[in-house]
Amino acid sequence: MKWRCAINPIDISLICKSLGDSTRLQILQLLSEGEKCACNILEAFHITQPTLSYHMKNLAESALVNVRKEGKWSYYSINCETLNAFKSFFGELTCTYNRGNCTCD
Amino acid sequence: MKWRCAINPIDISLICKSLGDSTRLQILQLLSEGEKCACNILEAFHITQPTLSYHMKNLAESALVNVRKEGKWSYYSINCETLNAFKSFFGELTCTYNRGNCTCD
DNA sequence: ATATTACATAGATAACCATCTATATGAAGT
DNA sequence: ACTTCATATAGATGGTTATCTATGTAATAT
Repeated sequence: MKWRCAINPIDISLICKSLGDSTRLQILQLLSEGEKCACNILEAFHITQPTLSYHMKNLAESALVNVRKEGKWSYYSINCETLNAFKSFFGELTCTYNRGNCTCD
Repeated sequence: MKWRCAINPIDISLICKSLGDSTRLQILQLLSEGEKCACNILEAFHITQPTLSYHMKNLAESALVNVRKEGKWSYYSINCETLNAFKSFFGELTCTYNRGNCTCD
């Protein structure tokens, strides 16, 4: 299935900025296994709980992850729509080999 | 063709950081048309020449673009290998729907 | 009611980033 | 040689970011 790219470069760059931190990228990679609660994510990294909270807020704000609250736990999962839009944006980016000629002067 | 992901999250996050600036992402989008010289790229944005130089250096350092010097001109193009590695990394990221159960306490 | 557990917020800080102006470098043209 | 043009570098600056400690909040358990 071919996706139509409904998302603009500004939005995509916001997602990239979010994933430009290696901790957040690795969190996303972890969530690729499925939904996880915050304290289980925390165990996988050498950061404090407030720092994780900060990162999860960032990921949620860039719509990369969904949050589900249940009692005292917060569950996080990848937002498929955003991930797919992100993939489709780059799917449309290709490297072409034509030689450019400079029109300066 | 399925790609084997030979690149780690740290490298990918460096690429993301580079594309986390909307100017740089749009430059990449422009280069998707093919190779361009610096001064032609400059015309497409409302930034000064030193700022463009800074961005191109950043993109080159994260191996997202190739540089080719010819006389007084610098030609830039997308680095296919990096772009493909980047795509393949996210290709392996999927959103799964299983409910996590929290193992804290 | 009190304690515990999970998570969020506030405030501080040091490092980093995008941008500018001014200047340097280096190639090509006269 | 001198000028012009394309690009790079230096230095300054204001804004942003990732991280911490300390504290708050809200749910559950005793």
